[in-house]
Amino acid sequence: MVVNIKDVARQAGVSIGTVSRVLAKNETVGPALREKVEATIRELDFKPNHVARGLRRRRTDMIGLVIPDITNPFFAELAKHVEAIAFRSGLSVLLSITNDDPEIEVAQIESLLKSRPTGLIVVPIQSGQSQGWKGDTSTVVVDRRLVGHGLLSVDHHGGAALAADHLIGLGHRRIAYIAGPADAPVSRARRAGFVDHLKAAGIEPEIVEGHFDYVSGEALGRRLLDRAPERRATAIATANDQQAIGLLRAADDLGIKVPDQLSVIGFDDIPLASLITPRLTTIGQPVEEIAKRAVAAALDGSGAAAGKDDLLSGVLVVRNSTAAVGVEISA
Amino acid sequence: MVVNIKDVARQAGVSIGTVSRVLAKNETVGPALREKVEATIRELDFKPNHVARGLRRRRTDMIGLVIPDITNPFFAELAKHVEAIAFRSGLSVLLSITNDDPEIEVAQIESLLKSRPTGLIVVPIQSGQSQGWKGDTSTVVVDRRLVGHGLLSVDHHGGAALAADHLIGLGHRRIAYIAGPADAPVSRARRAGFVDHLKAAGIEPEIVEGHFDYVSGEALGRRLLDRAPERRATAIATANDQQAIGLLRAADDLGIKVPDQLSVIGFDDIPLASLITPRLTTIGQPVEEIAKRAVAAALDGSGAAAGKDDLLSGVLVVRNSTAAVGVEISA
DNA sequence: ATGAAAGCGCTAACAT
DNA sequence: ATGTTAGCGCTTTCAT
Repeated sequence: MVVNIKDVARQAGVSIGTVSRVLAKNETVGPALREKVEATIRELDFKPNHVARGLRRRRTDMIGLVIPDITNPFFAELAKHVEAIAFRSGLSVLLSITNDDPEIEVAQIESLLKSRPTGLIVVPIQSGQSQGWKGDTSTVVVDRRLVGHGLLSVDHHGGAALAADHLIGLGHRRIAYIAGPADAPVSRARRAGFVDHLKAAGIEPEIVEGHFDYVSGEALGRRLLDRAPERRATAIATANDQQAIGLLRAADDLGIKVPDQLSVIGFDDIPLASLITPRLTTIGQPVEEIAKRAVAAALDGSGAAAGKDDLLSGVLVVRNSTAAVGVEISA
Repeated sequence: MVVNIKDVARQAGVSIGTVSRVLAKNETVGPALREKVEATIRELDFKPNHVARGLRRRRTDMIGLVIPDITNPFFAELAKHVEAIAFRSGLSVLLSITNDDPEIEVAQIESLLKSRPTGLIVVPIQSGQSQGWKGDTSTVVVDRRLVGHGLLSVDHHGGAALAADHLIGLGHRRIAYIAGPADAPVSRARRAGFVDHLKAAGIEPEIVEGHFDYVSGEALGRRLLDRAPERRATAIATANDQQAIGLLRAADDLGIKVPDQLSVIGFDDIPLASLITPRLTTIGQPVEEIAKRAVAAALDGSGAAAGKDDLLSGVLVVRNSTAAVGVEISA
């Protein structure tokens, strides 16, 4: 039998109201009673029922986290920080994975809402019309734009421009770009940031499009690279690090040396980026800061949850997968 | 204002009991009323409050998932499948990350229990004494042993023996092993499976110990490899794929060719294993099957949740990071 | 087959 | 400062 607040009250010889106040910590309970109650709680090993509390307070101490793919290291990192911060704030995390399926996304969010979470952190798949979810669950949209909502995210456009700058600065002129799925706003933002910057410098990149994963990067990379050296790009940027890693694999399979014959730059700076061979040049995201702001906004409805955009700068991390174009000639 | 079951009842001209029965789907409600109620539900966009339902039923439609590290691809994969299966069963997933900290683990589980989940899936850090959690939350322990519980897991011991067999069969005799943290049961099981098998073949491996991550694999790899060729192992097995990938990196830094001069075999078969260079030979885990059984056991208290062990076989996946020892000589 | 009513375990308003 | 009490929104007997 699970003990409840009534058992504690009876055992301690106080009213359940007093026990509740001790639980809430902030109320005015005399020191004597407080200690008595606390002792009884320990003695009976009483665990407050959050479900009952949630019903009464009309919201639970949970935040819903909706992400497309937990096996994507960037989202895993985000989830990790969100969970840690939430836990420290006494919140639980309800995890939903949409698997990049818009219908599942809608169903998942509807399902989450039934548990009356305090807040929702969602990385949406599509920028489609905002679901009209309940006013008392503040929603903060992260990483990808959802119309009608503020966006908390790294500055995809600016970050991609950083990548373009880096490549141009290295002397590359034949440049290709592996984009993410066209229906994802994040793909469009990164692509636009990269391509616009290149065009401004008079360079017209070859663009291919795929998913945000290793496999896609490898396949697309092969398509871009499997041709005569003078007809292929000397530098390729990708929409995320996983594509870049797949691309590295394709290059290796084709005997193309990185960075001597090909420069590669990714986006995200996942942990693996610094560990593969060659270490990947990429655009780093301030994930922990994003997580921190996301939880805060989900809790109090401020920031991005209040409709304001909150864009953080990405940072160029130069490693060994990019080099000046001249190296090719000297090789 | 959020609509509740009372609003629906009033609007449909029935009792709340009838609405509840329609919601439960399985009750005996006349077709006429049923349709009327369903229409009203749609009309008012009624979303049943799971918190109230949970209070009344004394448990919620949630399962708690407790894992050490979501950025570990194996756990990410596990979480992904658990979430997908749970969602299909109408359950939500409460995610807890223990970050390999025993104190956090205990606190997380206590916290989860306050939400009265139907079941708990936990990948424990330490084999320490079983927490006496509530009888009405069935707990299934996955991947790592917790005394007093059944274990649902790949057969770590047998899988590691497979790896040892593979290396021996390739003719290797100077073999090293990078183990996981000694306090993790999974480390001990894999290590024992590998080492015992080797000893039975008269081979005494050199063993080093570290964490289950890239960084540790790289550092330990360097320690093992940074010596004269005739004094170092011709094959190294690791306790997981991430260590193996770190090891590959160390080998590459030292100019040691894999698999020509060194064979490397991992454990887990994470997605990345088939994408790095060289593609990693490893022991594959039936993650999805584990997830399926974990959710089933968490729901009905059967299988591993009933105290029975449920060990699934791992499978040797041969790729390009292992080769016969003779190759070295011919090189 | 349907309605009425009693809680589930808590919080918060209202008394004292 | 502490006790009493009315619900939160459902599910589930128990009547009818």
